Amino acid sequence: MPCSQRDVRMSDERYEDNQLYKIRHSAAHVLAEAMLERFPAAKTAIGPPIEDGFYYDFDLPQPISADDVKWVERRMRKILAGAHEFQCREVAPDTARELFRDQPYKLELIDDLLADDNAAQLTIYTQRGFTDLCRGPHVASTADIDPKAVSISLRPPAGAYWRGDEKRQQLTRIYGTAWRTPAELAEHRAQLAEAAKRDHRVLGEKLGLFIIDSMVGKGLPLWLPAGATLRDTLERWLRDTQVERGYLPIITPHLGNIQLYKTSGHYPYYADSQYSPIDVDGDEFLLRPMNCPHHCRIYASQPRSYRDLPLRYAEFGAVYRYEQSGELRGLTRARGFTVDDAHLFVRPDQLLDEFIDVVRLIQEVFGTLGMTDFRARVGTRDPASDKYVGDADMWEAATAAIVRACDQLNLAYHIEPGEAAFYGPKLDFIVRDVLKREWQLGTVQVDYNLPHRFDLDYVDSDNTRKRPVMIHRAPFGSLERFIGILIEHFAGAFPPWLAPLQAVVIPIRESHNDYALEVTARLKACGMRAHADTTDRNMRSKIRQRRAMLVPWLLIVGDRDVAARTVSVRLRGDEDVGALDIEDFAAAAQANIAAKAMTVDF
RNA sequence: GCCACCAUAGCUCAAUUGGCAGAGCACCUGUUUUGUAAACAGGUUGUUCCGGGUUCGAGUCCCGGUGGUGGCUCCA
Repeated sequence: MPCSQRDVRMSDERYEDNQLYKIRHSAAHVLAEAMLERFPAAKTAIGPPIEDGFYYDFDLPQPISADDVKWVERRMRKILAGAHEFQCREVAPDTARELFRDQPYKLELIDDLLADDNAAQLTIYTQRGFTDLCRGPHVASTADIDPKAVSISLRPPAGAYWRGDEKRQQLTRIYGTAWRTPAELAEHRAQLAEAAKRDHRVLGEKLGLFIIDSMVGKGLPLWLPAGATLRDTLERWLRDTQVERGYLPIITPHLGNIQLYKTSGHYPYYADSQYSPIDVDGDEFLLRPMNCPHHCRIYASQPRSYRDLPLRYAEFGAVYRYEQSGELRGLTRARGFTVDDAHLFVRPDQLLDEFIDVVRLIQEVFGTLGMTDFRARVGTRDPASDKYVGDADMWEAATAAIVRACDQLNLAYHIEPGEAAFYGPKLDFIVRDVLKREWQLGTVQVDYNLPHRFDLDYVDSDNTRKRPVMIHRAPFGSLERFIGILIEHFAGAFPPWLAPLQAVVIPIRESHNDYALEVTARLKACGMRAHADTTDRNMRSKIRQRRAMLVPWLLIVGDRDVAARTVSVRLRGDEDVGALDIEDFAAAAQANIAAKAMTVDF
């Protein structure tokens, strides 16, 4: 297997073999033990280790209170302070059923395990008086866990469905975290605090970027001037970059006749995420959940020659999808959002080159923004399944094109069979944010299905009609989600080229207002987003306020600056650069912006 | 949608066992004209999320709704 096909995550020690995994898994058992002391009638479900801790699901006789959590946490610490061995035992199914006769969830698990593995033996682990059905592994004894490195009060109790099925029993999930040392726990706490400070919903309000208004509706962000400026800057950048690469702009409406979606197959199969049809003079229209059908109709609007291809249609297309209200979250999960969409209609022989160019574009986008912590996932079809459309040769060719493209680009990726869309294989870019959550952003999908459903064709050199292949791609994924993540990525301190306001000129006295306006006009003339703060407040309070708004350059002007035609430059990082000639500053700032520099300098 | 928690001025928050709704910031007016993280004084600001109930009396207790937060499921 070529090196690039290795799953990058597999290069690390397997989590299951890790001491931390055993600590967390064992802590989950101790949690269950303490919970059963507090709630003897509780039924236990499952309690696995997760990325930064563990959880355990319980079916409780009554709601759990904050006091209960405190009690259980103290009890856990007390148990962990002792040296209680984790004893593993293999038991026959009947013995297991007898042991867990009062635990219906465990009995269900036993039946499923036996059905899946056909195993005659099950393993159980016992510490002190508590026994759990478990595959292990565990630490040898509770002495291996530092009670001061364990906490369950960091995250509030939450609801979770048994086996993730919303039709089944809702359980109470207690989250915990456990580390090797108290110092690691403290570091984890600090990271959570830092993540909370960066929350894009909080920064979005503080920086005046966007609001979500209850009268307008949940999940429908309103972009304020500063946020709209940021978004417009990103859009212009991507639009220009795309035009350089031969993309063609198109603009299509947010509604479409339901026939469009019946033809594409999105209706009724995507009905769960669509809004109800709108009656227009007896015809049904949908608020569009995706842009592809509109784009297909533009392709179909005239005869196409092989010479016309590839055709790359790009649009920042607003779409609307129904999301359950509990799932909405600021900009990262909205009901109305804008996809930086494009659909490339290509000949089969152009697929590889076009795919490579798309991936290069996405790499350029992420690289420019300094978002380097990402991985790529190739979703291929599950050969055992018949849910896919298109013949095997097409899939083979498309998958090979994606893999070849990744190899040629030296892109670290891993392959996940069964992750393809039903209409073709895809490549997703998954970015990690400061919370260490992974977000699927950019996506590239190869599609043989829509060209077929819309009966798209072109006349080839041999004068026969051929079917084009479609590439769907969106480097940002959606502008809303992407900007939400950017806000957290930069903690609101955007690089100057993205900053809604790049420079604020602060006059020391009212008599310097005219000069401040003159400096501002000079900066605006070279395309900068500059503002003169001539309000009737003193200089220090203006500095304080603009500093809080994370403005990259503060330009203080007083008598000395008026006389020497300079500005006294203070950088966002609080560095006082001193007086610079206006022209020198303007040239340096322009160069910083043109280079899309990640840092504020002069 | 479901489970839990929360909702007081534009913002951050206070208000003892149920007993006159407050502070800081912001905003307005006046004074001040300041060289790098909050000048001074005065003033305005409330359907305590909405609707009902209990009570002599509800921000506080109860019921219902709305909105938010953390999860579950899903996802750009």
